[in-house]
Amino acid sequence: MTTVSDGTEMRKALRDWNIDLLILDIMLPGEDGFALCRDVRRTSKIPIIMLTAVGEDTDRILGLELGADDYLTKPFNPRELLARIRAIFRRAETGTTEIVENSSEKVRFGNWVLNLGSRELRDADDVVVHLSTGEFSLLRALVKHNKRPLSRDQLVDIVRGQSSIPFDRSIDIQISRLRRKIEKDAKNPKLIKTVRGIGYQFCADVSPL
Amino acid sequence: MTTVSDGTEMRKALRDWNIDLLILDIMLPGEDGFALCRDVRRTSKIPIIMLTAVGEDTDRILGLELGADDYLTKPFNPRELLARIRAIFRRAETGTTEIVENSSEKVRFGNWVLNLGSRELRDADDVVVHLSTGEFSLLRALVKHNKRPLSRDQLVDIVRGQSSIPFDRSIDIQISRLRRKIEKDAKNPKLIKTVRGIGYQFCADVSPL
DNA sequence: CGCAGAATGCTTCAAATTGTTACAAAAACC
DNA sequence: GGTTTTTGTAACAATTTGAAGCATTCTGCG
Repeated sequence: MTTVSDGTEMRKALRDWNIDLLILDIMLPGEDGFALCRDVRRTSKIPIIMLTAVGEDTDRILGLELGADDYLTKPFNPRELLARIRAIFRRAETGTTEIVENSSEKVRFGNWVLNLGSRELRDADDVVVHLSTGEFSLLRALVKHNKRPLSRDQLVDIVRGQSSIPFDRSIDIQISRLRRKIEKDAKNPKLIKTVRGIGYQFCADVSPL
Repeated sequence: MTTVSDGTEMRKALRDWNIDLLILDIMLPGEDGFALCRDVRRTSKIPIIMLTAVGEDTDRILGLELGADDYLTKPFNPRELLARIRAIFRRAETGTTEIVENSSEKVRFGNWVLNLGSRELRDADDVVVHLSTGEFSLLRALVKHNKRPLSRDQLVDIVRGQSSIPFDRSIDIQISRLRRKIEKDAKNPKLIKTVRGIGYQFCADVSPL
C-alpha cells in the first residue's frame, strides 16, 4: 500500500509501482479529486474508489460519471471498505494482467527462471547465469512491470532510487549488458524490446513458479 | 515481546530483532503513530495494528490508508486483541518470509546447521566448523534477516553494538572470512550475496529445526 | 530513394565499490 | 610473561558501473 498526499505524488506512484487500486479523497490540497479521477481515467482502467464527505449526493454522482468505480462516505467502516474492494476485484476479474505478485518467489519467462529471493537467474539446464546487482535490479523491475513500457526515468528511479539527470544513458548500457546475457540474439531481442521514444518493455510471458 | 517508547527505539528494535507484528499507539512522544506507520510500510510488510483513542474515525481511516492492517479502540478487550492478531496472521498466511522464529534453537540452510544456543555451526557430516565471536554474530544477523539486504551500518550495529565510523571496512573483511568458511566457492557466493551500494544479503532458504 | 537529424547500441576507459592478502594491535588463554 | 586467537588497518586486486564518444538504426521529408 502506498499513500501519497497530492496529485503529483500520485502520478509518480502510479508510474513507478504496480498499483492495483486507487482510493481517492475528493478533498485534497492542490488539484481536487475529481480532476485527478478524470485524469487517471484518460490513461488507465485502474479501479478507483472515491471518498466523499457526508451525504454529498452530487459529489457521488459526479465521481461516478468521471469514471470512479465506487464511492464511500466518510466516516466509513473499514470492513465496508474491504468489502467494496473485494467486490471491485470480483467485478474486474476479467482482463487483468498482473501475473507477477509480490509474494511469488520465483518467476519463469522464456527459458529462464528468475529467483527473486536468491537473486539467481537459471537457464533451461538449471545453470546459473551471474547477474550483477544492477543487472538484477533492472531485470526485476522489467519483469515486475511485465508487458508495459517503462521510461528510462522510471527505470533509473526504480533501480537507483533517484531520478535521472538529463542525458543519462546509463540505463541503455545496463540494458545492453542484460541483453547480452539473456537474449539468444542480442541484435534481435525477444525479451527486452526497445520502445522508441519511450523506453524499454519486457515482452515475454511471466508466470509465477 | 519487545516494548519500546518512541520511534527511534522502534526502528532499532525492528532492525535488530525479528518482529512479527507491530502494535502502534497513535499518541506518542516525538513522531506520531501515523508517521511511523507510513515509514515502516515503506520498507516492510510487517502486520501493524494501530491503537486509536475512542471513536476517532478519521484516525482509523488514516491509519488504514497509511498501511495499518487493523485498528483497535482504547480501552480494548484483550480477547479482542488476540482475536484480531490471529485474524491478521490468517489473512497474511500467503507470502510470509519470516521463517526464522525467535524461539527456534537450531536453523538449517544449505548444507549447514547452525545452533543459535551453543553457537555451533555443523556441516552435512555433523562436523563442527569453528566460528569466532564476530563471525557467529554476523552469521546470526544475516540468517535472522534472511533474504533482505542489510547495510554495513546495520551489521556493524548488530555485531558490535555501536554505529560505524565512516570508511569502516571491517564488515567487509568479516564477510570475506565468513564466506571462506561457509561458501563452497568463495568467489561465487550462494549464501551471502553482495548488494552493491546497499550491503549484504543472506540468500539461502532458512528453516527452523 | 537518399539524406539529415534524432534515438539507440555498444566499445572503451576511468572512477567507485568491493574482495582479499599481509601484517600489527588487541584480546584471550595458559 | 609468553603464546595463540581474533580483529582491524593498510594496501592492492578484482569487479561493477557510468561517461564519452562513435556506430548503427529509425523516422520524416525532399
